[in-house]
Amino acid sequence: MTADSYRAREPLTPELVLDAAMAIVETDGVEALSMRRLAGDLGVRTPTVYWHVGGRQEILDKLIDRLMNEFGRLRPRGKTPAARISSLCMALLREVRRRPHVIAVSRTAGRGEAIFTRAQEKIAREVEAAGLHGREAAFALRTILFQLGGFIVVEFGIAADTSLHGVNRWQAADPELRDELSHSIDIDEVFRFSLDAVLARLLPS
Amino acid sequence: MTADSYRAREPLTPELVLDAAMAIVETDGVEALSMRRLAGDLGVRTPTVYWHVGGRQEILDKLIDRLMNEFGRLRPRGKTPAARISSLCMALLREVRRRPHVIAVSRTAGRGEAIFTRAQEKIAREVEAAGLHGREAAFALRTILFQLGGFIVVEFGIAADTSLHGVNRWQAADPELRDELSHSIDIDEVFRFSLDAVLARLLPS
DNA sequence: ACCTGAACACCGTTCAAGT
DNA sequence: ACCTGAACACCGTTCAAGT
Repeated sequence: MTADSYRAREPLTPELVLDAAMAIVETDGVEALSMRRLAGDLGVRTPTVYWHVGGRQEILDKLIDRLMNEFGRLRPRGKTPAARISSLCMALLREVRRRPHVIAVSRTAGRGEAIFTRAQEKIAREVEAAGLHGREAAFALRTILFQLGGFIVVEFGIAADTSLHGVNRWQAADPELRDELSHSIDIDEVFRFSLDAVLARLLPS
Repeated sequence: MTADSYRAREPLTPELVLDAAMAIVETDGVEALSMRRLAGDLGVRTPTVYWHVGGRQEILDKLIDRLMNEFGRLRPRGKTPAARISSLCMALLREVRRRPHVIAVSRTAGRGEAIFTRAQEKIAREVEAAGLHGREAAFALRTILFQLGGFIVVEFGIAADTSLHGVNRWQAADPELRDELSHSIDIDEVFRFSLDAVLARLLPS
């Protein structure tokens, strides 16, 4: 009834497999998602997982599709298009911080852009509302997405390391600068500053 | 004399091991760098590699140290600090493009910031030459590094995908915008524009 | 000092075979 | 339709043993 109840229960579904996969990723990270571990958590052998959803790559792809949709509920706030774009970016940033494993998953799956697919369209609408069209609008949209994507990826891939926080490996000319660099910094301030500077130049006042 | 000459030659050195590792990474990518493949290329068995340099992680770390130094020869050009910073960033970008495997290696090794360790100090000098000190200088340096790092990582991790080039997954409100987005774009233009906008706000005129 | 054989504990994936 | 056993071809790493 305990261990043997595996065989007695309902057949697996792709949804159950993906639930288990997501649970592994959330608790132990993408690197812990192996076919044997996943099958084990489901009380089944690896070929069964292949039968229901497919290999590791397919599972990662479907996890991303799931995660992507959770980033779809963002709504812009503010009066000016710049403010609304800014709010969209900050909201996306907050969402990514709440679910840091999303980035690891999308990188492993080779779909680093997945996070943006939902935001893209909404930002495009704001860019057009600001009065940009055609090539100008495309350029603005791209610049904003590079800004957002770059910031997220750097924050999660590099900022965790020592070198942007502590600069112990080189001596700054100015001891005062050196001292400031050893403190940690308000990362959001850097992002907001950059985004503002870029938006001010992109959008007509 | 042919196959058996392996045993007849000089003992291995860490340098030779790293040369072979670098060759694998350059031709077939980081994912092709396995201990067995590396040992095989050297005509030796895996424990020998461990004896000379260590495990995979150690090898990757030492490869990064090597690559890092190749990014040290950059010299700033231009009259104003802004121009000199801009030239440093563009030079670094060119270097990374010439050696795209550097990014893959530094990511695999979990040292995404490695590319910047050399540029950091030089940019700091320019920031101070522009008249910034203490906290202001630290903020400017960080903002510039985020800009540079983000751009590089996005270009290599995301721009290769379809979604920033082709936007086939959603319909833009404006068909003209949609058309523009399906064209590929001058990526450098996006970077230069963003960097200029940020520098203009960071540095005193 | 330098190198090997052999093993341990893992991977992703496939396929014939069972019910 | 759904699941297993068993295998294939890989991994990184360790360790006793050889010369």
